[in-house]
Amino acid sequence: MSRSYGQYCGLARALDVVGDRWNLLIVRQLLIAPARYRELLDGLPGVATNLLADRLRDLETAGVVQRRLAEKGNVVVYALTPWGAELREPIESLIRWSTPLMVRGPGGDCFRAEWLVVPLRALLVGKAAPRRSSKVGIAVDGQLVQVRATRSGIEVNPHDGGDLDAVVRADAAIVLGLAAGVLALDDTLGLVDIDGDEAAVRAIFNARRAHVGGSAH
Amino acid sequence: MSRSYGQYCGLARALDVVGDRWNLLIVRQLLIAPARYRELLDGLPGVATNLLADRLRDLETAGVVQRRLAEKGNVVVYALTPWGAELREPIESLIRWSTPLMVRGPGGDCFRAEWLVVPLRALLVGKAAPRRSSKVGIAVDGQLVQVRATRSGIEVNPHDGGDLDAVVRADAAIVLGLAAGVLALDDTLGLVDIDGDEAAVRAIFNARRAHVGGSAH
DNA sequence: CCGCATCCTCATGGATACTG
DNA sequence: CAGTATCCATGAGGATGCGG
Repeated sequence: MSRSYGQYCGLARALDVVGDRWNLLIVRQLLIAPARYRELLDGLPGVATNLLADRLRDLETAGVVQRRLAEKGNVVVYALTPWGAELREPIESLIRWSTPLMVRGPGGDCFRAEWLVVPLRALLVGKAAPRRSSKVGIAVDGQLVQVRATRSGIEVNPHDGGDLDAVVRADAAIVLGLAAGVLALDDTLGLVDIDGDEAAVRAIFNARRAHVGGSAH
Repeated sequence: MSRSYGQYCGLARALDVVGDRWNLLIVRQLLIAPARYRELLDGLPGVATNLLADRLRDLETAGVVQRRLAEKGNVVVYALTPWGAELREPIESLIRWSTPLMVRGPGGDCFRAEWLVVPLRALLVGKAAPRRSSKVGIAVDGQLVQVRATRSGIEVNPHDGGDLDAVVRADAAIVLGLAAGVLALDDTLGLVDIDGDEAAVRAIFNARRAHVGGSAH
């Protein structure tokens, strides 16, 4: 654990816990899904093995992460505690703030489709459920993320290997633009490739935000 | 600037900009109010002078901070750019997340009343304006923060030296509890000391959140 | 004084090799 | 596979210097 700021301030205390290098990215990975040590290493290109082990220990002591034994075998799986999962809000907030940094595209940075899970959840979850259930894959760089729409809502997860009603192939920026509603499917001819049930894809990207409150003012 | 994560991910890109040690705390200080170099040093106990200079340069290059020349004299004042000011949301989010870390009290950590400005704004701004205008001081550890209530809303700022209709003296945790509405003034006998217009104080802490949307569902 | 720049020391991070 | 151990590079923290 790095040096404390020693300030009685919410932000400083929060950063005492999650401010160290890699910490929030580890939380991002666990927000995507609970994972084993090796999966974390893969999802966090650039992290050193000793650092990952250190950080996981720190986060566990702090109460952000918990080691669990998976049902199958006695393998260790890392997951967020309920309090750790509440970091979803600050993280989504930072992701929204970073939009100007993302629009210029990947440049030389590496990319994993699973990283789309967090922003896609922020954009799609809470939207009105489509009439028909469907399971749509989003393929970026040959990697798959799945969006499952049921009567009870929309879920976004890494692909679990099951059958898909449709597969959309596009660049990361396009996918985010479609999910955010700043791009319409019909305006992306040639940039987006759809296999399978196109209606299911349209249902997801055209879903309106579920009506929760009344109209403003 | 420290090493980039090299990941095409909103969170990673955001942290490339504000993830370095001290960066978000500098933004916190500038969120409280634009400040001169020396004021930043005072508001960030523990920071080394060279680090502060380095970070200010980095943040300026990144477009988060801007150096400005104050009207009076040709003194340099640091302030947030519009994009930098949008960090208010992730920061408030982290402050909310840190609540479990704050309830145990200051311990050995140092404290400055001005640090209350950001959380108090999050809790009070947007609340319904009281009928009468007033300017109330909140004194913690002998340092003053002011809350100004007008017809157009509630403002929270470091004390500007002007006259106050009332002064509330209490511990930081109590102040936050009152503002959050988890403590009622009447339940804090002996913990809170009010001088002056007590009604003005009650008006602020009892203000209900302004009605914006309709009822849920 | 204010606003930094320099210098020095030690803690932290990063890369890789290695072990149960 | 799931980490430790090791070594080197970098960054943080503290003191001090220095021009305006």
